[in-house]
Amino acid sequence: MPFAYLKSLNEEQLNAVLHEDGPLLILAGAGSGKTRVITLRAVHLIKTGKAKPYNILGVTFTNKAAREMKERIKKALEYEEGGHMEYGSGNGFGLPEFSTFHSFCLKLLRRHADLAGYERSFVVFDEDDSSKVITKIIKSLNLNEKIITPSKAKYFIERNKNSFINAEESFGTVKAWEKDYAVIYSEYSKKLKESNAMDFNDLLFNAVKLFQNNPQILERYSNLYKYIMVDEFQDTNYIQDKLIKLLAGKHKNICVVGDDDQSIYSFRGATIDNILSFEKTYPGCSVIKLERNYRSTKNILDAASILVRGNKLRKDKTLTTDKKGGGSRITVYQANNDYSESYYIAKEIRRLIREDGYSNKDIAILYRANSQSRVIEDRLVKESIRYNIYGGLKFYQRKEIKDILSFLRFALNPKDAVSFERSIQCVPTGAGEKTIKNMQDIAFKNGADILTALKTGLFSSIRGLNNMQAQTISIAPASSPAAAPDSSVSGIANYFDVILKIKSEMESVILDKQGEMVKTADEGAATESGLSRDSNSGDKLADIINFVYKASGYEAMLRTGVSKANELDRNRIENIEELINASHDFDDITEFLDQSAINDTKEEPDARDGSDITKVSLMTIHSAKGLEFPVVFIAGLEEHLFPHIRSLDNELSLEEERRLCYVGITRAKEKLYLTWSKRRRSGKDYKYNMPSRFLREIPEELIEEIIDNYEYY
DNA sequence: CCTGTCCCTTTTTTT
DNA sequence: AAGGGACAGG
Repeated sequence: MPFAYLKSLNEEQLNAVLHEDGPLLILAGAGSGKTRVITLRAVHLIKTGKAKPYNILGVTFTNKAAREMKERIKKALEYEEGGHMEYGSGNGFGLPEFSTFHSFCLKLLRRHADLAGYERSFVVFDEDDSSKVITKIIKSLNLNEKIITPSKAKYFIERNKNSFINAEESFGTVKAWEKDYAVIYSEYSKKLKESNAMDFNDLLFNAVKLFQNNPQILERYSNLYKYIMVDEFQDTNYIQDKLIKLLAGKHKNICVVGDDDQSIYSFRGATIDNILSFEKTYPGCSVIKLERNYRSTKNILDAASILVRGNKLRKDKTLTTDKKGGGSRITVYQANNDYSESYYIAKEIRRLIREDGYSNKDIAILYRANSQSRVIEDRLVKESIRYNIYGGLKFYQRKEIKDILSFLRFALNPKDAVSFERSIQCVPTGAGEKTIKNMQDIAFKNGADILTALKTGLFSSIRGLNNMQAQTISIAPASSPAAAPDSSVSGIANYFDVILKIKSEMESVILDKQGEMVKTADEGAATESGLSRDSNSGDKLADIINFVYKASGYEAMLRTGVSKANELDRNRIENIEELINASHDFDDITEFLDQSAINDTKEEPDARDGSDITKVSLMTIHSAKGLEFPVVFIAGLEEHLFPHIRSLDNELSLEEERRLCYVGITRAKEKLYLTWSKRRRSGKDYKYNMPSRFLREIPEELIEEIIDNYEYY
């Protein structure tokens, strides 16, 4: 066989990799090597000359998965080249596009913002931004806030957008008692449009709309992406499926990989129907089942299989393993309280490293809810076990980071009301709710955005702006101490001065960029990431951020806090310094802000410290999907936590919890620990819990139980 | 009209 | 814990 990488595959995997044209459905059980199949299929298409790298589009759910796939493809191509770097030389030219649905759509919409009906400087609102808008709308509509909550409204909007139903259409489909939500949806859409902003769901929605309204654009992209692969297909929702159908409609070279047992995102609108109807959508499609598990020991696999068999709504299937012997039993540990549980986990990790030869990176601690991490973290710190926490409050969601970035966002897109309000209020400027409203009203009446209104003197009646004069503060390099705000200038005047200053700085950088883009933007995504590397804009972005930090008075504000021995402010200072650091890696401001909205930067801290000290991984089971570890702890196996209390009222969500547990268990290769605690602190007091039903569903003979009566705190 | 402070609720999972 | 609401002070 001419291609060495094919040798390591079993028959089914090989069939999948060798599949060329036409639709292909791969039903891949946990640990059956689907990532290898996807990546090698891409490699094979390239090596056989069926496709150029840029003809392949891979869609995944997390940035982490996308990164990993790209990395693997790069390695495989390099390996095949015998060390030559024709592919994957780091500039993106030689590698297929692998991205999440959201980042793919965002790139697409940036390129065709005008056709999508947005200005090219549009921003992406994250959950937090959206919530703010929704809360305000509910207030302004004088709705009963006890009944109509922002989270319900958000859910309504999301549900509709995921079903490709816009605000007007939603009036037609709502039930009578949901009428208010449709009104909110409508106001919300208006508000976002006025802000030249899209939320996460809009990214999908507008991409689909773009393709539907512009057949020539769709044509172009389906010609470009001749081969499309979708990972975790069981977790796609209606609109994601629709996007893929549009792109693949012409050539039908669509390969999807999924496992109904690992469907854990129905709360986000994911529907298993997409897998079930795949064969109907693409008659005569090939179906390949991967049922051999290469990951886990027999004990672990049996526990998982038997557990998930408790679900009624599933296609029956059996995962088999060739592993000899059962492996060690699954440890079920019962603690008196959550501190004891963490104590045990930390102690056991130390033992695993000391006696069993594992290292930190081999070990993961998984849990149902992010709130569980705190107690565990505290214990790991005390035991000096290095760890990396994934998910939870992400770096770019932190208040101080969002505060600083809101200056850049507003300066680039002066229609962005959320960033305007945020930036002007995060430091005491003397402008409060009334003043802001006042400015917005003036601007609105004159059909101008805030900055235009400011520049044309419309704000002369605003206190603090009546005698605003040109300032002389300038943007100094990040390394030198930039000017703090001049106390003789009003807070609000200083604020606008900072905004205008960074606006002109940023625009000059972006203009340079667009000049480059015109040269290269011909046909195709091949040029996509290739053009931004060698720019001479250098550390401009870091300088700008540093300038905002200093000149807005944000730093001064935090440092006063620190003098009061405020640990939180100290952390915030560190985080902003880290932000400035991270910004050195970017010279495209839009790209930087885009990734701050939709990319997790989970991986970054580790990569940057450059050391080879490895760390234990902490994350929710949701974020662990697609990963594997030699040793896995799943903490908090209690009724009301896992399965979660909010899933107990209906069979569907209970089954999803069980699948989630299945996903958690199948992350483990060699050793699995399931821990639970009789008492768990929740807020001020303790809650008493029963062991999770999932523990009972695992056969006793696979388990070794430890009951610990010690109380640690 | 803005800002600081005290007290109150809330915390499933994610791009 | 930490963000939001209520209230007092400036």
